[in-house]
Amino acid sequence: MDDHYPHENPNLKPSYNYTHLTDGTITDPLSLDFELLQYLMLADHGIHDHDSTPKIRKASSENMIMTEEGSAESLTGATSRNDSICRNIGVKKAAEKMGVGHRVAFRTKSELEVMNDGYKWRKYGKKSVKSSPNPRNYYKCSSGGCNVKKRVEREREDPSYVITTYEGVHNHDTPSCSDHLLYYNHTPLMLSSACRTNLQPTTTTHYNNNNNNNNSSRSSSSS
DNA sequence: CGGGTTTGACCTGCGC
DNA sequence: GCGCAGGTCAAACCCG
Repeated sequence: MDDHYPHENPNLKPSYNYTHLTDGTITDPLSLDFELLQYLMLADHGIHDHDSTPKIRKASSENMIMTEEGSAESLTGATSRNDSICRNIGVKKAAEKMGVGHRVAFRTKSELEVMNDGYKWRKYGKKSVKSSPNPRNYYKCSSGGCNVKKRVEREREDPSYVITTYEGVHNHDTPSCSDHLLYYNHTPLMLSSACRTNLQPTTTTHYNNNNNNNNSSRSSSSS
């Protein structure tokens, strides 16, 4: 059983402070209590050959690695990168089969396992995975007709980090803050209003900011 | 009572 | 074909 499900706690609200890179990656050189270290764009890349060397680009932040293969698992199993990439190709195929076109993973440092991204999620599974001693939790968007899924697990090597993987694209606005959506390549990045507070729009970020709603829409829990 | 969580069972893909 | 691992289902349970 899962210990304690992270309920909303205003004192533990994640704080974001992004730096937007020109290639669309987002990193966080300045960390508060909540630290976004890695951003992976896992969709919109073709499937690479099995034996191709994973393309890893080190971003300006020393903590940030972005893979073009796009693998959430590659974050968790840093020592078995090739293995995880092979596995992820299968995952990707499955995702394509399901019609899932976008996958985005965040690696965050947080006491909370689930960040409030403005959407409502329903937990539908929990699984202990071999690659990590920490269980992986599975969530679906609770909005009717929306098939977006989310996987949340703590990083094996540093449990203070949480790996959150979003899969799919919401076909609706956020229930709580639809006017504050961050987009990457037209994919909603489902960030909490708190994290949006410090966002700076860039050429790759479509950000609707009405400048007066930073904390007004935090009612919905991501649980 | 409705909505969300828990958790064991089941399904599926993959490697051997 | 078999076993393993990851992902999903669904009944039971919990809570407001």
